[in-house]
Order: sequence, then C-alpha cells, then structure tokens
Amino acid sequence: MNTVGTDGTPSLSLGRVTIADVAREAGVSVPTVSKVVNGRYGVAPTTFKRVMEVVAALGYETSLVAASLRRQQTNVIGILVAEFESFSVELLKGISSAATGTGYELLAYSALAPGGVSPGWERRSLSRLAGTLIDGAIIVTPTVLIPTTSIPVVAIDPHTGQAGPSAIDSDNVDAARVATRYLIELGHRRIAHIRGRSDLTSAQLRETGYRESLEEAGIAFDPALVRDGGYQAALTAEAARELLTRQDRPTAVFAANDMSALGVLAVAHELGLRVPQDLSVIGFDDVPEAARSTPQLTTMAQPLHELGAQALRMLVDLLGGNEVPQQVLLPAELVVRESTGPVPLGS
Amino acid sequence: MNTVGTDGTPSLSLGRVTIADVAREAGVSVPTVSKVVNGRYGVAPTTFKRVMEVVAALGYETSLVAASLRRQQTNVIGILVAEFESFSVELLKGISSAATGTGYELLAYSALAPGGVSPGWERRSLSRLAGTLIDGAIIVTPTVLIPTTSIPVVAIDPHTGQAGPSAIDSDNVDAARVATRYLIELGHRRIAHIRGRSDLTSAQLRETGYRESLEEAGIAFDPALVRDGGYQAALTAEAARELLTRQDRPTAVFAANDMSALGVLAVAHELGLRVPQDLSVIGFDDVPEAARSTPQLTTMAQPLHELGAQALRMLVDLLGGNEVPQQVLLPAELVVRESTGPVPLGS
DNA sequence: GTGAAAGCGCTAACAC
DNA sequence: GTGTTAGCGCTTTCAC
Repeated sequence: MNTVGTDGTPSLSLGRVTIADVAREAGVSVPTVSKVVNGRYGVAPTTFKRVMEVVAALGYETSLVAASLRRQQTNVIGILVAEFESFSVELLKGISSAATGTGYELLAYSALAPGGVSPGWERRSLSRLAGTLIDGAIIVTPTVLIPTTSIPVVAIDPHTGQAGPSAIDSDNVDAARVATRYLIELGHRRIAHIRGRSDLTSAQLRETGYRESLEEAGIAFDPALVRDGGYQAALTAEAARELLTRQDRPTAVFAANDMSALGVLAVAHELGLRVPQDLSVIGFDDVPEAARSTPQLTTMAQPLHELGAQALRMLVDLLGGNEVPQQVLLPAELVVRESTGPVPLGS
Repeated sequence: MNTVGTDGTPSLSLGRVTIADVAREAGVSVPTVSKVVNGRYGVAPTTFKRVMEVVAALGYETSLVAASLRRQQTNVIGILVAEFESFSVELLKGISSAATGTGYELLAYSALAPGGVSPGWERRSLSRLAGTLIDGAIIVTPTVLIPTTSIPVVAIDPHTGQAGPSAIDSDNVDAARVATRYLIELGHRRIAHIRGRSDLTSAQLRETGYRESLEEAGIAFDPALVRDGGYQAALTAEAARELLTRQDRPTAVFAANDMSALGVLAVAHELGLRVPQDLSVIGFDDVPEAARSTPQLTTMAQPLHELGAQALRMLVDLLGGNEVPQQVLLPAELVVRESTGPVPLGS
C-alpha cells in the first residue's frame, strides 16, 4: 500500500503504515522493528530509541491479523453470537467487566446469517477465528453441539447433548418450578407453557420444571396447553393466538423467555384480554424490555451479567491451563411486576 | 499444526483444518481448493464435487485472518468501543439489526485498556484492524479526533474538533433545552448541571442547551451549580455530594447522561434527600437502567437503536462509494418518569 | 482445468 | 546487536 517517493521519503498514501515503512524510515531491518515493538531483548538503546520515535511519528501499530497469523497467541477472546440482541448483549456487559484487567481483549463476532439464524453459525465462526485470531471463545446459545476444538471454549445456555464444552447456565429446572408454582399459588390451574428452542437444554429443562410443579400441585398435565415459541416473539404469536382463542383458554401462561412472554402480551392485547385481570403472564430472563413493557413483565430473572462474568472467568482459567467444572448453574430469581395476578373469578 | 501419519491419512490433531489438509485429502493443489471454496470459475465439475466433499468431511472453513491478509476486502465491519456497557451495547443492537441482510459481518472490538479508558484506544484499535481485518468501522464516543484513515469510518457521539469522520448524534442542544425547560416549568430555578466528558461534542452541546434555556427563562447562570461528572456515576458522586450539601442547594439537577443521573440519585439517597419531593433529577440517554432505578429516572431518550442503525447505513453507503452527509442529527425525546416533580414549597 | 510461484505483514530461529 | 531466511494460511497471477 505505502510507497516510497523518488526522494526516498515515505509518501502519505492512504494505506496502513506497515512494519516495513517503519524499518525503512528508521534505517533498520524489519525484524529489529519487530523486536523493539514487542519489547524483546537484544536491541541497542540508541536503536531502540530511534525506532520508537519513528513508530510514534508514523503512528504505527502492529496488525492484529498479521501478528496472529504468525503467533500462536493473540490475547484476544472471542464471543460468538448469532446476533446482538437483548440477551446476548446483557451477557456481553458482564463478560466485559470481568475481562477488564485480565490482559485479554474482547472480540464479539456475529456472522449475521441472512434469512434468520442458520444452524451451525457458531461452528463456522469458530473455524474462521480459532487458531488464528482468538485464543479462546465464549459461545452464546449454540445451535449445534460444539465439537472438541483447537481452542478452549465455554458455552452459555448450551446445546443439548452430552460432552459439549464446559457450560454456564441458570438452574432452569428450579427456576421453572418457582415460576409455575407462583402461578399456582395465585390460584391458576389452567397454565399454558410456551416452549423455547428445543435444541437448547434450557428450553427442555424449563418445560421439565413446569411439569414438575404441576404434578406437585396435583394438576394434570394437558398437552394442548403447551406450544412452541422458539424463544422468539414472532414465532410465539401464532401459538399464543391459538391458545388464547380456545374456549377453555388458560388463565395463565408461563413463557420460556421474555421475548415469548412479550409476544403473548401483544396477542392478549390484540384479543382484548386484560393482563393481569383476564390473563397472567410470566417470562424468563429479565431482559431490559421486561421492565419497560405495558404491563411490566413478571419474570424469572437470570443473573445475566454474572453468567457472562463466570463464563469469562472459566475461559481464562482454561486458557491458563487449569481445570474447570463441566457445568456451572446459577440461581434465577422471581421478579414480580405487573403481568401476574390472582386467577379471574369464575375460572 | 495438522500432520500426516505414516500411512498417509491426516491425523486427528487438535489444530485447525487448513486448506492444505483439504488439498492433500482431495488430491489436488491448494489453489484449486481455494477456487472451489470461493466459487471461482475454471474448475472441472468432478474436481469441484470431490473437493466439496472433502471440505464437508473435514469441516474446513477458510481462516478469516489468512484470507484477509491476502485480500483487500473482508466483508466485515468493525465496531470499536472502549468497553461493552449499557450505552455502547444499545447502539450495537441497532447496528446489528440494520446489518442483517447487508452481507456484512460484525466484529465488535474492545481493547479494554487496564486502568480505565486510555485516550487513543480507538486510534490504536483502528490501526490494528483497519486495512486487514475490517473494511470499515463505527467508532463509539472516540477519545481523540480520528484522522483520515485507510478505511471508511463513522463516529457515534463524536469527538470535538473539526474535520473528523462523518458522525451521527442526537440533537444535543435541543434536547438539553427541552430537559432544562421541563425543570423550569416545574417551578425550579436553582437547577444544577453535571457535565459530561468535556472532549465530546455531546457534553459541550448539552451544557449549551442548558444555559440557553436558563437564559430564555431569565434565570442567571450560576457557575457554582455546574460540575464535572465525566458521564460516569463514580466521577459524579463527589460532584453531587458537594452540590447537594450546599446550604443553598439546587432543587433540580440536569445530568449530562443517565449514569451521572443515577450517581446523583445514589448520593441524594445517601444524604436522606427524597427524590422527587426534595430534589428533581433528569438524565440523558434512556439506557435500560433508567427504567429500573428507584425512583425511575426521567430522562431525554436518545434513539439509541436508530443511532446505531443510521451509522451502519451510512458506513455501508461509504463502503459502496457513495457520498454521505458529514453529520446527521436525530431528535431525542423527553420521557417523564418518577425522578422529577414540582419544586419543593418554600424553596 | 490445474498447479507452481509469489506475497499479504508479521515473528521466530538462527546466522553473522 | 543486527540482519537473513523461513513460514503462518490464504489468494492471485500466470505458466503449462
């Protein structure tokens, strides 16, 4: 990119300043500049000084790409997400604060598959980045089981199946039990459940918790009250419409996550049902939107920041050659807001 | 990394699968694999098929790093942030949704300077990534004026000074006027202002709007009521303590952003001042925390998602060789919650 | 239609 | 102390 004019001075081209530009300008070889820049021993003080001056003057900064191609280590941790939305971004905040001071830089990557989430995005991203750009990765809600890879990996909200990477998650069964039990305590007996993404353990475990609480209360499980929402508001809408237009419609809905719960709220509104007078809705996650909806959403709050922070700490441990647990479960907490209330009279 | 056993089959080493592994396995040369993978013309159908099969079998994916070192273009857009916190992360959501379908991938990068924000982090990150890893960049709240660089850049909440890159921001002067005017309408006359980061135009313009509204209402500007908060809760605390322990303390505070406003709320609580009965507080940004504080924060809501989305669209335009405006201003909106109220009797 | 050679910017080994 | 050589994984001429 950069060229040298006929007078020998570097031209002010638009390209990036390379190590060769610095070497030429300082009158030394490329490896010498490399040594100076990386603080290696074996450089004369005067040479060191001269090179540093040129580096400063030219504003040279080593290219992450070139360096990482050659080196085995980059001190960069990758966070792989399908897209940047409420859930992943809350985790990111926790990861970021935990990463401060560790010496690692953060690279959050989203391949943004056109046409929705394409299964296997994380395997693809991982292959593209691992071994070169990043030293380790945190993968958020993977769509496939991550194979044992070249670099340490930690999953948040992991995929179903055995033998995946180390994973962090909320105690989904317990949280789902608490959520369902809360609705039961409010007097509800016809409680629907909007399932999450069936390939994630979290979705399966939340359904398990739901069923367990029903059973515990002696309420027969009714398959007609369980629908798929895929953790997305849009996918939930149709399911909710079916559920809420039944003649024996449920008086309460436990949605597998907040996005789904918000989808239920929208459909309820559209059908003229008042929440919580006619219908109670409880979500899961406590993303920021939960506190901003009308009515505000009652939900099982996941410690999203802490989930992210723990994942980062585990990954740093792994990177340091330490052993880490195969699975860590953090407790979720019931946050009562406005979308839940006593069962309607006459139900 | 990958080795070939004495029997000629590739060993199952832990390293990444390289193009050479695929070539060897398929019995073709490396360039041929490259052509197949990149869909170039001039490959026999049978060869194409065989290579693709090996690619699938081995799970090969081209390395972003190696490819971008050689290529001039990567189809990756970089988002450079100091750290992942409420503000930057809300922008990220907007950027992400606007980027879907454009064919660009997103790489959000945080160098996480140890010991707080180090000035110039974005210049450093940009140098490390530009020209190789990313085709263009969006820089959030830069700490220095970004020089004209090798790649297109768009700034959100730009640095002061002339001739920076194209920038997106809220209409800060107008928004600050609205905020201050609202407090005045509530009867307040002793209105303090916690300034933002003085190197950002947003902070300067918010102070300008504040002063203009005071003047408009015939209230003399009192320098003693203006303190620095640096857009951070922690930095704001001391300033707020000074302000609120004065005998002629203000009855209202206009904080330059929500983090500062939250800092004021904390100090007020600590001093036993009731908000809004004893003190009104208004913030700026409307980050998620604003709706979750006690009391909930009245604030000037920036269209954070839209700011991010616009930035992305501008960058894509720039990347496409189109002209874009030097500056785009989006309107902010007053969101009244619980932290503001009429001036206390007897003040 | 295919492969040999060169080179992107950098760092690691090893001469000198 | 410093420079020469090699090579990371890939793409791009350009012969054959």
